[in-house]
Amino acid sequence: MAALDRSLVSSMPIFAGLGPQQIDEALADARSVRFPKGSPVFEQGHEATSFFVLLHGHLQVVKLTPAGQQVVVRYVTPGEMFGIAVQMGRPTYPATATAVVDSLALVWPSSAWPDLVSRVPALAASALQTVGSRLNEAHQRVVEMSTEEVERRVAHALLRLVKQAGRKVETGIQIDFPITRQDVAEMTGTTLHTVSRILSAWEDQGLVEGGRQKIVVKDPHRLFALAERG
Amino acid sequence: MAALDRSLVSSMPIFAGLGPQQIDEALADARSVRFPKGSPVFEQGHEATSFFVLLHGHLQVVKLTPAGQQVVVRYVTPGEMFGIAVQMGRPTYPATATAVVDSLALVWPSSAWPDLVSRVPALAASALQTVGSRLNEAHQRVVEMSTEEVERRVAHALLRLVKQAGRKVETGIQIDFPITRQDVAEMTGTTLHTVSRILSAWEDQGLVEGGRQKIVVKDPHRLFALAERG
DNA sequence: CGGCCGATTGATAATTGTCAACCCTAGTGG
DNA sequence: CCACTAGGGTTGACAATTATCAATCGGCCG
Repeated sequence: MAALDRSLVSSMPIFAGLGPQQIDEALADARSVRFPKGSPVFEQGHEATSFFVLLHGHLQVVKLTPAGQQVVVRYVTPGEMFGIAVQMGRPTYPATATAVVDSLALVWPSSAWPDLVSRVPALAASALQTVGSRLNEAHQRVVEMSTEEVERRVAHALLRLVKQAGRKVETGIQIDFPITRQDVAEMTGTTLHTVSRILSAWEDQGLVEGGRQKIVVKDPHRLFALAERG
Repeated sequence: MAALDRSLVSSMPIFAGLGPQQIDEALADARSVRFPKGSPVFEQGHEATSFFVLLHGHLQVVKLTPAGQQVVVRYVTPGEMFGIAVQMGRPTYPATATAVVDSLALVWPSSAWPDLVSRVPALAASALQTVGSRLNEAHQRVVEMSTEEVERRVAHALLRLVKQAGRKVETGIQIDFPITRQDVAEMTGTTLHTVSRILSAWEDQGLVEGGRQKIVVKDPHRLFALAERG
C-alpha cells in the first residue's frame, strides 16, 4: 500500500526532490480516501481538521457569499495539495470542495503538519510554492476581470480548463469532467445566459462543440488568439 | 543599528514568536534602504534579487497587462513582507512596487533565504502565513468582482484602505497617502469617471470628503452598511 | 416513459464605459 | 511673488456591454 502510494506520488511536484524514505515518512500519517462524485471533501467555515493531496479525479472549489451567490475558485487536479488552511494560519476552510467525478485523495490530519515539516523540511518550501502559484493565478484572474470583457474571460477560463483537465477526443480536446454553463459563469463572473450565447457563437464558428455538461475545444489555437488579441 | 532595527521589528507579525537572538540573526543579512516617494522598489519582470520587509511608508503594487493597462494589486503597509517571489518559486517579480510616500524597508538578498530559514525555521511558517493571507485577500477580491456592482466594490476598497492606512483627522479617517480616483479605479476594475461620480454622490450624502489625491471617510459605519447590504 | 435539469434564444432594461468639455489648484519657474 | 501649466477632478451626453426576465426546447436518468 505504501509502495503503491509512493509510486503514485513520487512524480508529483509536491514531492519532487524528496528521497524515497522521505516520501514514505510523509505518507506514514496519511490515509487514502475515496470521494464519490458529488460528495463534499470539506466545507466552507468548518474546522480545518485535515489537509489533502489529490491522487485521482477532479474537485470543484466554491466560495459562497453571504448573499448566497457562488463563485468557483478553481478546480483541483491530481497531484495538487489542497485544504492547507491551517498551514496558512486559518482555523477553518475558506471554501467548499466537492468531487465532480469519483475521486481519490491522500488525507493527513492537520495536527501532523508541524511534525511532518520538521522531519521533511522540503515540504515547507513545497507548500509555499503551491500557495505562491495559487496566489499568482488569483492575481491573474483579478487582472482579467478588471481589464477584459466577458468573452475573453470565458476564453481564458476555457483554455485553463483545457490545460488542467483536457482529454483528447476525435473532434478536439474535451474538458474531462462534467461542467455546466453555470459553472463557467461562476468562474468568470458572468451569467449562464451570457456564457451560453458565447459558446453558441463559438460553436457556429467551429471553435468549440457544446453539449449537456460538456465542452470540447475544437480549435485551441484560434481560441487562444481570441483570448489574447481580443 | 541592529538594536534599533530589532525594536522596530519585534512587534511585527512576521517576527512574532522569535527570540531576540533569532531576530538579530535574521537581521544580520539585511540592510535598510530608503525609497523616496515615487521611486520603484522593484519592477515587474526583473530578476527577483531581493526580498523585503517594509518598516515605514506605503508602497503601491501594480501589475501591467500586455495591452498596457494597470491594475493595483495592493498597497504594502509597514510590517509586511513583500517581494518574496523567489520563495514562491518564481525567478522574477510578478508586479511593480512603487513608494507612494517616502518609505523605508529592510532588504535581504534572495540568496540569503535558504540559509535564513534553516537557522530560523519559524520564518518559513511566517512566510506561508503571509502568502496565505494574501491569497485570501485575492480570492475575496475575485468574489467581489464576480458578485458586486461597482459602488459596493469601491466601498469595500475604501474600507480596506481605511483599515490598512487610516489616520484620524478632525472630520473623519483619512487615507494616509496620496491616492487618486484613477488609483481607486484600478483597484476595483472600473474607470476614474465612475469612481469620481460615486465619490461625488457620497460626498453629497456626507459619507466622505474628497480632495486632490485625498479621501476622508466621514462615516465609516454607514459606508460599511453600504458595502455589505448594498 | 415522464419529469427535470441544463441549455438556448429573444426582448428589454440597467449598469457602466466612452467621449468630450471644462474647472480647479498645487507646485513650478521666471 | 506671481503667473502659468499640467495633472487631477467633475460632469454631461451617449453608446455598448451585459444582466434580467421570459419562454421554450431537448436529452438523460430514474
